[in-house]
Parts: sequence; structure tokens; C-alpha cells
Amino acid sequence: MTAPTELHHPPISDVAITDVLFALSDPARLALARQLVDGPMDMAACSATGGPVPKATKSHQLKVLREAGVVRNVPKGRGRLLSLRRDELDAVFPGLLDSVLGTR
Amino acid sequence: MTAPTELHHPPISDVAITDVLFALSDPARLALARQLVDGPMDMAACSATGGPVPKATKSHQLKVLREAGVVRNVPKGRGRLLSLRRDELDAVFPGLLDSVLGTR
DNA sequence: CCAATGGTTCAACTATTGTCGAACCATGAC
DNA sequence: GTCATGGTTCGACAATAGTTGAACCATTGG
Repeated sequence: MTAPTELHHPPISDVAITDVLFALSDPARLALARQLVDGPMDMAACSATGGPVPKATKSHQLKVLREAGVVRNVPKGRGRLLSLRRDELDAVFPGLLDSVLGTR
Repeated sequence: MTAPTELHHPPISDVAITDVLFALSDPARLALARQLVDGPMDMAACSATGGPVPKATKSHQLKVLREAGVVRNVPKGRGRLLSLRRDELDAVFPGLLDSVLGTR
């Protein structure tokens, strides 16, 4: 098995719109995604709810977003850098992120 | 209790975007919603998967869509008429239905 | 009225998701 | 190397969601 420092990201062509919708259908996950609209962010810097969330929980929430093709999660220093897969998603599901992440 | 012939539809202001996303995050429910984009449809006429679905299952799937504010379900003759709550949803979540229901 | 059609609801069950402690892994600082 | 920091993974459990038969309800047609 490969070093788990590089996590798996599905090719965007393997991502179904239902996967994306499901990933964003949870308030905590949606909140995480919205923190990335203005650009990449250190994982340590973004918070799911504002309150304290166990790191296992946060890691799991981001895993769902990652496996749904919504976010990218790459090593950076001793932490990780998160980013939206904006361009790719816009190409396949035009307007989706705009409407979902833009609406309050 | 009131006659269950009139089902409950949440005011659109009570509908969270996460409710809508969740309702549409299931392939069968998404397929149902997509059959309504061109206008209202008799419930008996729309099929969830193409294959045979027990009526209890179909009723349940539509209940999720209804309670998420996505579809309206009113009595019509001895059956029911389904429709998207297009205008209301467009007002609150602009572009959402366009991008979700429009994309293949 | 009665029967057929179309649908909802209930209840019981299965299956999927979510949560989080504990153990483990990688990197950077020293 | 060692320690601290930041994160993933595993495993067990809790909670939520999905499926479906059976019972029931409403409407239309005869």
C-alpha cells in the first residue's frame, strides 16, 4: 500500500452529481466547503462548526467531501492544504457551486 | 387529525438548502424531480427507476422531496398531481434547480 | 351501493452514516 | 534522534435513512 500521506481523489469524470449533492447536504460539511470559496486554506485553520470538533470527526467530514470530488487535500508542511476543485466541478456541473456555496 | 388527503408542504422560508441538497442527492429522487422540469405530472405517470417500485417506496421517496420543499403533491381525481416548486425555490436558491436538474 | 384504482401510513426490519477515543503516522523544530 | 504538532485510520457504537408488506383511505365508475 502506498504512503497514506497522499490521499485518494476521484477523477472528476467519476464523480456523480448525487455524490456532490450528498456531500454538501450536511450543514457542517457545507460550512467547511464555504470556507474554501475564497481560496485554499490550511486544514488547521478551518473549523467545521465554530465549536470544538474532535479531529477524527473533522477528518471524516473532509473525507466525505474529498471522496465526492468537492475538495482537494494535499500535504503541506506538517499539516494539509484544502482547496475546492472549482474549475473541474464548474466544467462538469456548471453553476452548481455558484448556487450552492453562494446562497446564504 | 385532519384528512390526510391534503399533505403538508413546508413554507419555503423553512426550507434549508441542505434539505434540498439531501433530497436531490439520491438517484431515484433526482430522477423523479427531473421528470417534473417540463411541468406538472400525474404521480401515476412518473416512475422512479423505470423498473417496478413498490408503491410504498415511491410514496416515501416523494415524501422526502415534498418535505424538503422540492415538490408539491396535491389531490387530483383519484390520484395526485406532482409539480416542482420552481418559482419559490428559484427565489430562495437562485440557479440551484437549473444547475442540478439541467445537468446530465 | 360496491368494486377497482391510486396513494398514504404504519411497523418492522435492514442498511447506511455519523461520532469519537485510541492508536498510529509524517513532518518540522531542536 | 526526540519531541510536539497536525492528521489519518480503525473499531465500536449511536443515530439516521431506506425498503416494503399490510392495512387503510378517497375518488371514480358502474
